[in-house]
Amino acid sequence: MSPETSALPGTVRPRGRTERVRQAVTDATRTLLLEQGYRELSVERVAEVAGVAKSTVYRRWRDTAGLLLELMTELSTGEIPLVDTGSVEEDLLSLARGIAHVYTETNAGPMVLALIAESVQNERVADGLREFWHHRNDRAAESVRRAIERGDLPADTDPVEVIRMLGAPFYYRMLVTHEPLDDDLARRAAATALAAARAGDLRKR
Amino acid sequence: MSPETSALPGTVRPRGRTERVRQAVTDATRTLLLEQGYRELSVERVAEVAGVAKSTVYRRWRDTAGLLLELMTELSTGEIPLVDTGSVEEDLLSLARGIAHVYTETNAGPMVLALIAESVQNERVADGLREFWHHRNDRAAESVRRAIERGDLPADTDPVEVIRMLGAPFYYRMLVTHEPLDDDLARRAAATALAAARAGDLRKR
DNA sequence: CGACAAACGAAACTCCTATTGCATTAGTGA
DNA sequence: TCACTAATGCAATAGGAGTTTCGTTTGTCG
Repeated sequence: MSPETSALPGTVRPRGRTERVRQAVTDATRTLLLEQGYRELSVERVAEVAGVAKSTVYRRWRDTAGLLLELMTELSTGEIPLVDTGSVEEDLLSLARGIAHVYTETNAGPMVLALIAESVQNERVADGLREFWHHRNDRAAESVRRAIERGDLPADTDPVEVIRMLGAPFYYRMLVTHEPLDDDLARRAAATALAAARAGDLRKR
Repeated sequence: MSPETSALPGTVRPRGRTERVRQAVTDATRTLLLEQGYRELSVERVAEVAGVAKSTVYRRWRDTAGLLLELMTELSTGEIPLVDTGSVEEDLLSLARGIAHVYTETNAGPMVLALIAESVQNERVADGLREFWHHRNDRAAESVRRAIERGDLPADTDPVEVIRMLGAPFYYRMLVTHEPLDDDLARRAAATALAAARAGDLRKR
């Protein structure tokens, strides 16, 4: 029998030229996405800007969705700073402002929008995103867990659910109403999630 | 001088064959969207299924975004039922359950997802959607306005903002985490928006 | 009923996307 | 340093999306 599936390109010799190509392609993807927008993103353009044969890009990333997934690594590194002020109220407000900041002042906005739009059509991207959010929200939930331990919130509060409630309004604005993310929203989102948690509406089920 | 812009096809003779074509095309669009998904939606396929020349579809709808916009009319008619129970709590819970229902049990789910994904890339669709949500949320805010009049909520509460806070978690799940919309979510979303309003966190700015 | 033109249908054509086969380059281990 | 082959580059190809032209059908009005 012949080997069922040969190793994916870029996995056997991950250094040297292979790595240079990877860098050039991700750089080109990011550049095009930010300058031209998601709509103009195509494998051909990326290959052209990267100075790489398009067949190479097709082989290693398959399509634009694969290119976007590669960019998620960057999003993971550029995390939103998590603080520990000793007060849930301030922790959550800081988090909300961090979210507003990262989506308005950094490259994350267009990238995340493109990824979400793609995830509607593409299961691979949807899975990748789900995992990404889960990790991120779980880390952010730490401040809620501390608050519960301090007795500032009901003992059976679901920490991650609080974070999700806090985050939801941002994505609502970005995707549904296409409104700007201002500090007003950050304060409302943080206050809303906190009010719900305090009222006992975000308990574990 | 020649006429700046001639009337769009389908506007001068809106009856007879023109109307039959419109019906066939919207039917085909809906069918393809629901059966094959947004990814498989193309002008060519729609024209084929509708039994219409593709040049006709391109002329009148321009692209798939135009086809999707046509479907928004259907969404407007299939409104979420608004109740008046005399209690904000019950009104909002009923609304939240209505949202969960319409997106899980009807055709609205795939349609709205496709529209939102498209709106990321397409200004026309984004504008159409924004108007659509504004109208919908404004109508739903009626129950909040009644609650304010009764003195059940702070006088300067922003009624529409309450509705938006209530709706946000649904779109968060559909678009960001791709989780199902269950009754648990409906209860949490309604309770969260209400708790925030009562706490005075959703006042007009 | 008859004339006018709106709207549609059919087909050719261009452009872009995606796939494939083969030659070439360059990591990698002996 | 040399042999091996992973990975890339190049070019040809196929297929779909979008545009344009022109002839035909058919609402609409007098």
